[in-house]
Amino acid sequence: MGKHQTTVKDIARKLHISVSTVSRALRNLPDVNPETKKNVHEMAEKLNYEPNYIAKSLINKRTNVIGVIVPLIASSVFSRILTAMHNTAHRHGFQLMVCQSNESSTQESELIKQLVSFKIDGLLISVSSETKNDEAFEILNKKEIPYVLFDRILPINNVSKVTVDEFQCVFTAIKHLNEIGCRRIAHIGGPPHLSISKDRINGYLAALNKYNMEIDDRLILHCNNFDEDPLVNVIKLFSQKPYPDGIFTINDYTAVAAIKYLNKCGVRVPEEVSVIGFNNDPIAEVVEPTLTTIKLPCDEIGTIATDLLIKKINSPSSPPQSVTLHGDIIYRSSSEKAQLTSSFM
Amino acid sequence: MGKHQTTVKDIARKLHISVSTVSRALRNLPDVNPETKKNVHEMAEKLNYEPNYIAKSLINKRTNVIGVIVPLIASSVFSRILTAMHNTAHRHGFQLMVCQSNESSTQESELIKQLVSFKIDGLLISVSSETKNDEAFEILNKKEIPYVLFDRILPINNVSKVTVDEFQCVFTAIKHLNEIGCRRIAHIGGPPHLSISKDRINGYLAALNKYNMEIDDRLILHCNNFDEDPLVNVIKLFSQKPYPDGIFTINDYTAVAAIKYLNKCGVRVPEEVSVIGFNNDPIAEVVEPTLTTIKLPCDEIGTIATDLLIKKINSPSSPPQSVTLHGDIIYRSSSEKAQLTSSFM
DNA sequence: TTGTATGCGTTATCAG
DNA sequence: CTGATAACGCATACAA
Repeated sequence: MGKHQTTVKDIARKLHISVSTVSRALRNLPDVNPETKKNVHEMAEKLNYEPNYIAKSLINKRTNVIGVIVPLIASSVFSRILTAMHNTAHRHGFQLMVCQSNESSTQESELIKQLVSFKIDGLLISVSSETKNDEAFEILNKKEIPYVLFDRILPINNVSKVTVDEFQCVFTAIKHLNEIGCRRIAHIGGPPHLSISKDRINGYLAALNKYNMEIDDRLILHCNNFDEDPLVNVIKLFSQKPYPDGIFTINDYTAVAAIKYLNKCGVRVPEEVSVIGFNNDPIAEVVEPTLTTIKLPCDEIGTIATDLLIKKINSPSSPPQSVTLHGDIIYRSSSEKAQLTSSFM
Repeated sequence: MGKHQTTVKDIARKLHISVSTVSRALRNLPDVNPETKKNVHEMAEKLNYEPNYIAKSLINKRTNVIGVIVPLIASSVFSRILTAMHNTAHRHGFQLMVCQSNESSTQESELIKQLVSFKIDGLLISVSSETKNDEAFEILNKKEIPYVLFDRILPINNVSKVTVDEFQCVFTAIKHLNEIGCRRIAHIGGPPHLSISKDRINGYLAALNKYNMEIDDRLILHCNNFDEDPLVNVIKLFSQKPYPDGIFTINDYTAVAAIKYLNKCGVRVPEEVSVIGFNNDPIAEVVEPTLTTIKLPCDEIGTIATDLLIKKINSPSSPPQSVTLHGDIIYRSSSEKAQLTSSFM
């Protein structure tokens, strides 16, 4: 924190006035002589005075700091959401204390405790892939610190949540695959108890059902964490017959691994197998054929979650809200009907 | 900050002892009756006591918070560096207050002021592409708040810096292009006054010189910011003859744009034009042909910068250090000699 | 071993 | 319009 900080006291002493007058002048409150005010501001400037927010916080019982916990910062989705959160928070005068759980529920709960001790005004959190219950959140309730869950949520009542209707996204994707002629659609999913994994597989199953496609357990695989080599599941999928004619994956990395693998094996995408990913990572536009995928409204997620939290911070009695946003399918070459049709002619 | 927080006072009152005893017991200081200590801890547990770091900070003149300013969070390089910084900081008991300047020097200097007011113990910063001087850093010197520049630096004396020897990286890349037969190597660079842009173009020029290749101004282009469509410069490059036979770009996005463009035009990569990018973004492995690029040691950058800062925070008299790390060329297909040679046979 | 008093930098509540 | 004083939650020198 540096050595000697100029304080209101210093200004008061130099000007031979009281600290309360200085404090008022600095904050441009009414009832203070314009000349005094001018002197104070000049002296503050001269002494490089900067208000001490720590001291302010102690009095206001408010730090203007929002804690954020994401599973990992270096992910295209979370880093985009963080960007939006940062800009929204700063627009309202809040700083962000950013933490990552590294996909560990132990670290996550430790981080929550630390942030509570740092007296954050509120918390934005997307849970780790290990997190199974809301135990770690109890302390937030006890201390009445508002929090908003986003993207990866838990079924907690009475808490604001911002999610994407992933069920609908996936349903639409599977429907699209069906329309272009796929009948045996595989799914490579994410860690099983994660909300987003569940929503996605449910959308997948519902669509299969609706469009009279057979549900074949051999076509449904899961990774246990996002660090796993996606190729493993891809290879497993194609180690047994009959092959799928469509694949929907939990993320674009897995989809790209599938496309690359199929290219290498001489299986044509999309003519023989169509592929759809999730997240609209930069790689989706680069892979050949370009990858049809689902784009999450990262900007909206971050902005809305932050806005909801700030609203709750400013009026603690406001009721929790659940906002469900919509993802967009980005249609690209990995699921093109024209080519599929032509291959049958 | 919630409604009523349990404080040491509450514990003291309940136990009919003084706050100082409670304070000591809580921190496990010596000279406190084991039984008293036990009682205090039990009562603390019972009342859900959590220490108030804000109050502690006011006394200790230390917040255990490190500020970080990056141009943007949602970049593969910066988000990876942030990840390393987070884990290193937390290992030492520090929290990270993460900010992005959005590549604006105005926002950057505003953020610095805010972080100073929040009484951060130190700052980690990579400057915006607009930042031309160290004016905004003056306040840090005045307040004696240590800071470390990383990746994108400014020529400030007496300050710790962590950089990559980009000159060397680029020199090696150009040398490699020369070795596989390139003679007219183009460079699409970044914002001109950014340290990394300068270092890279200097490495490019030095290598051209060393290996007796002609320096042709028409082959040297710049983007003014990273949001620009990289294709514009690519097209400009190929709108004039003679074409280059090698391209080195400021980042992988530009390199991929070039490869895609050349593919579309029927120009073979690497047979007719070799391409090398920078950053080793995920897209580099996905594009066809896969992209030779330079990988920055993001993990090291983040870890070392944070370690340096913490060292300085803990012993303010320790001298500033400049650490230069090395990048690695990742050789991939976009610059393969074998193919080039065979095309001449 | 424990308690008292004071201070960290600021704001709020009075009284003047 | 201004000033003295207490308070925020905790730590620490000093006294007991």
